[in-house]
Amino acid sequence: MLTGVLYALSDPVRLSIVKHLAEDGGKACGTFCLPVAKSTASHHFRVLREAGVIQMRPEGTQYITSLRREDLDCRFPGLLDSVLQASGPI
Amino acid sequence: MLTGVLYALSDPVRLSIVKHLAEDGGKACGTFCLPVAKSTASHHFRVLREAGVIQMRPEGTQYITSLRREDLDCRFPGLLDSVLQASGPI
DNA sequence: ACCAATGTTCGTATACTATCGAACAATTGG
DNA sequence: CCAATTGTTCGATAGTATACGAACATTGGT
Repeated sequence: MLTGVLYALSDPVRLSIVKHLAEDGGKACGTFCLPVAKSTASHHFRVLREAGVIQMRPEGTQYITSLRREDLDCRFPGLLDSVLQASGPI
Repeated sequence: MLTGVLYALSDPVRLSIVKHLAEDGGKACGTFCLPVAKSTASHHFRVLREAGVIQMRPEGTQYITSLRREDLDCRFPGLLDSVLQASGPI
């Protein structure tokens, strides 16, 4: 759902996650240096995942997180790019 | 703020308002046939206005509402267009 | 087997959002 | 001046979001 994606991207913490992923590709959850507790971070990752913005695959004790760029570009062409461009550098 | 715009657009009622405005240009608040009470509609118009998505100018007893397309396209190039395209027809 | 590392889940507290109806303000028209 | 129209504001309420710490599960290494 479009509104779900927009909502997921409307939180500063989650937008920061997406920006880092757009820059760096796949990363483990713990490598984001987020200004919240890890339980809160886990919540934000879930919101992004359930909105279809990211995917997470387990690898050892950690989860490698990555953007679902192709899916997003297919469902909502240009949206992610414009958001990333508008959000500026990290 | 980008997150403010994304948040404003993440509500179905508000997105519907924006879609109608993109289609029809300036309209009075009462002409949107929204599925909420007018006090609630007024709240949604305010959220959109404060996020910089729309502008409202008084004209008689009503407010003519319109998209701030140029401002948005300048601040967040491509964003509104991709959202409108992704949101489909009214 | 045990311990450390990584996230998730749970319970909870706080804050914000969407919603409504009622009351109010401003303007237009009779 | 009075009434109708249009939208805002206020107060209340129910639901949802964000945040945290504590406890738990899973995996990998010692």
